[in-house]
Amino acid sequence: MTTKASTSDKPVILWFRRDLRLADNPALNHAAETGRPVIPVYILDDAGDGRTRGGASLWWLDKSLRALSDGIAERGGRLILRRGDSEAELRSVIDQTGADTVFMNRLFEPDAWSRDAEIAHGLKTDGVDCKGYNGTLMTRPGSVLNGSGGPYKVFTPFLKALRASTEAPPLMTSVRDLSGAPRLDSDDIDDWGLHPRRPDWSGGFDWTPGEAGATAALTRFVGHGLDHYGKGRDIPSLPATSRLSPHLHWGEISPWRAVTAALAAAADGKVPGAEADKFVAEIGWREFSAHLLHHFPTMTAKAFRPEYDAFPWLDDDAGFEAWTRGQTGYPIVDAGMRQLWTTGWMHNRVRMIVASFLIKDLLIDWRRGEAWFWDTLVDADLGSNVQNWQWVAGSGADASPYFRIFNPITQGEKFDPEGKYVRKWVPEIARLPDKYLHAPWTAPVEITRGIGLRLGHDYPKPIVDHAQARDRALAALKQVSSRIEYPHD
DNA sequence: TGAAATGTTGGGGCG
DNA sequence: ACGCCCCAACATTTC
Repeated sequence: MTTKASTSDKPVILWFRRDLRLADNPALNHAAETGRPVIPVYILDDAGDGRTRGGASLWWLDKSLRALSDGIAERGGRLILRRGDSEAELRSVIDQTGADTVFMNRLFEPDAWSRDAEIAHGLKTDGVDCKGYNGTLMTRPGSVLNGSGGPYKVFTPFLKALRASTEAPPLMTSVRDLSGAPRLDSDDIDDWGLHPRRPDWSGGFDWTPGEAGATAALTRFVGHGLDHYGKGRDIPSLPATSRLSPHLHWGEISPWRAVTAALAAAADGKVPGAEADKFVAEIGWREFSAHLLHHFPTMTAKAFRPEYDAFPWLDDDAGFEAWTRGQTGYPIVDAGMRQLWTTGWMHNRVRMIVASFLIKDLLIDWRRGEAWFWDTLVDADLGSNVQNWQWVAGSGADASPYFRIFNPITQGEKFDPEGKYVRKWVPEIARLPDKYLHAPWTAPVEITRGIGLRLGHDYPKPIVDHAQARDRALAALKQVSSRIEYPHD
């Protein structure tokens, strides 16, 4: 017989993963309910998360851990920081403290999941229990299945099933007291060097990582943005999107809290129900991505539709570099890529435009774009990133068909008609009249001369002709997709 | 969560 | 008054 938890005075470990919050945290609450000392631990382990994190993610992690550490200190505790192999560091903490239980909110990426299972198995043989919870997704991946017991491959029925199968878990009260844990060694976060140096490219990162920042972002969004989310979220110059993605990725807030807040605002008549539903659907895409990754773990590296892996992508280093630097000559593309580099984030509408441009205008492998986003996005999330890139490429589940090619000029005219977004991020063409802003090369020389703009010098001429690129992509992608039937949507 | 080509319709100018 | 043409606006089809 094992000793009942309530009769033991051994401490328990709270192993923080991507659940960097103290409120509404299932693992933390269950750890606290034991009534035993709680040792909060964060382990920086490149191998344990499924994929080595990118630079922008590490920037965020640095700030979020500091916020978490402060919150724990306010509750009389101390966040223990370790760097290295997760299992070895957990064992070290266990050896030093006699802890017999590890509470954690699970990571659901397949590699991380199986690694965690190995760790739990290894600790179990030494009499240490691992207790896993879900603090980061509305539903555990694999739990929403279609009538045949298989995974949904189309978003709309998935969302319907998701909404029907689950309801919000009750909001957990914030743990007030984290004192009483035994003292033990911790790294100093300053020594981890997560903040970039030489150069520090993060000067334009206008974010407040951490739980308080996440809550503030949600409050801001529900008050301003959600009321016209359906249309506003497509206008990159408007603050109509939630900007919750990095907070959600690091678990500074749970998706249920965001969904519940939006639905409550609708129930109170503060926003139209249709607008709140649109937002819930976007959270639903995040869930769909996690579920797809769970069922199809190879999609991180391989096309979901395998015929796409035979596609002869172009090895265009110059084109790729122009894309990453925001020097393609297409203002809406360049604006997006510069916003990404400067702030660690890009508006969703523009993500679709720049991804379409890389894949379909330049015919560059979606994996190269995915890798760039992974390194530069503060919200980089394995499931969402891979799923969305495959969506644009046409190689994914429920993906955009191969012939859906964004026109960077008309997209700019449609969604940035007054050019506010482009002028902010591509200031060298800011003085062009609206009429020519999204296609500067069409401006008469009197105009460009009048504003002192020399195309090809101050701002590049387009690196490809979109009309030609479109024809080229259609011809090439038609080959690979020739045997695919696309359902009506 | 497209775009472009093609088809259709209807108003207005004009002989 | 009528037919014809032009063309914008909208709808449908195709990639």
